[in-house]
Amino acid sequence: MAVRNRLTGERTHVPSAVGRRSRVASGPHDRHHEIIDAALELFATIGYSGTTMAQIGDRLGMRGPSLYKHIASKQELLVEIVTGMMDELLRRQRAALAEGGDVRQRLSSIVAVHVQYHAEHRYEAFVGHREIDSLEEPHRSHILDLRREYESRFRELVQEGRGLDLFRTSSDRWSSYAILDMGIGVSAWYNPSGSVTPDELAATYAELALRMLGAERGD
Amino acid sequence: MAVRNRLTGERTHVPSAVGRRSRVASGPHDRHHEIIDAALELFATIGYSGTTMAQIGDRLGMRGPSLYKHIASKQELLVEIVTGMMDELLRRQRAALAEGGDVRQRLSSIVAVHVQYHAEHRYEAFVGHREIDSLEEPHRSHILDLRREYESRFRELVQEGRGLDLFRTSSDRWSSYAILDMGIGVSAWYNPSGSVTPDELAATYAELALRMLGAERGD
DNA sequence: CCTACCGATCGGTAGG
DNA sequence: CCTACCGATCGGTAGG
Repeated sequence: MAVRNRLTGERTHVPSAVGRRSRVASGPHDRHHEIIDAALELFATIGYSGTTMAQIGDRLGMRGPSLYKHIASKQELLVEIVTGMMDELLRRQRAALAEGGDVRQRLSSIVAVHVQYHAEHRYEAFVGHREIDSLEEPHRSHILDLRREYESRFRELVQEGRGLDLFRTSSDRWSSYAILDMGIGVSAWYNPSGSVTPDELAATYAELALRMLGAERGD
Repeated sequence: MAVRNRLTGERTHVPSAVGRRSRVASGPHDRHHEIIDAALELFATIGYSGTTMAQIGDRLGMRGPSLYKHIASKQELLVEIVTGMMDELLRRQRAALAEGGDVRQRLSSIVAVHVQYHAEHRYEAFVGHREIDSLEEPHRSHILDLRREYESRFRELVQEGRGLDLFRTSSDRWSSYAILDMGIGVSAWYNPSGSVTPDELAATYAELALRMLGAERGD
């Protein structure tokens, strides 16, 4: 699908994760997953309320009403995308923290995981951040709770590092917001056809974050 | 109007820039400006396509169709908001660069101006970044051109500083994107009722940016 | 998987 | 500034 790079304005053709309109040689279709995938790209490029069921169906070679044999509602698609994104982010963050190390290493790890996800899954991340207010209750409140939990880890580690005199920064709060937001921004401009891989970018950003906090690499 | 802080989930009451529904003691209304102001808050909180003309009218105590005595279309409202935002950002950036100084001072200045605007005018900034794809041509292309110009200044200064060995960073590109995005993020969480002023936050972020680039304060 | 169609909503116009 | 209303579009249902 054609997507525009935020900074260059260039349009890039990005293949879908699943074969589109390939009714043959695909075995038993996971229609539900295909629908989610098509909806994801449309939500990311033209927004949730800007996307019609007919457009989603068109991606799979069917009419809008036919989608309802596989899904319950348009809202369900958004809920699955956003909860899937937050669950995966939290899962990766917990795994990173479980590896231990000193506070610089742990902070570096959760920054890297944060950035890597936002590059690898830029559509999920973009939609997950942008369309939260399109979620109906109680889903919206649930996601906001999960996000607060996710974001608090950054601030906690900055505070911990400052308590140990390993970081020198004027404010735990603003610097943790800055680190979070620069990672979120990646989902708006990352180009998978470009020369940098998600894990290279993750390493670069982890270094930028540590330097911003006034720490050198923790190893 | 009730707005939600991205990180805390708290709702804050924010007075509009112009007196709402105050038909008396307001002198000759600038209806056009009042409509823009009401539309801005609605676009920021529920999105451009999620906002109806009836809702905008309701903010001013009138019906949707009555708005068309003062404006041409809903699209016109968005165009004015977004072009006004980009023009002001570029104006402030040029003024900052015109003050001169070494590359550290100039970079610090454009970061401060960037962050200050995104805190002071968080709604304009938020809408300006989020709703670009809601703009019809040729407005969208025009805004993208202006944004490219605005963003290129950051990268140019990072390159210049690195050429002079004043900055040490692995990539001009990623670090300038990081600086830009952490400033843009401010518009999503800044709370004018909070304890930090836009210019304090601007100074803090300028320091974070310089430290991220491996430079100490340039003065 | 389809067509036909519903109820609701929207931006905008007509004509005061 | 209003009401009445238009043409179009939308998510979703009925009934094959």
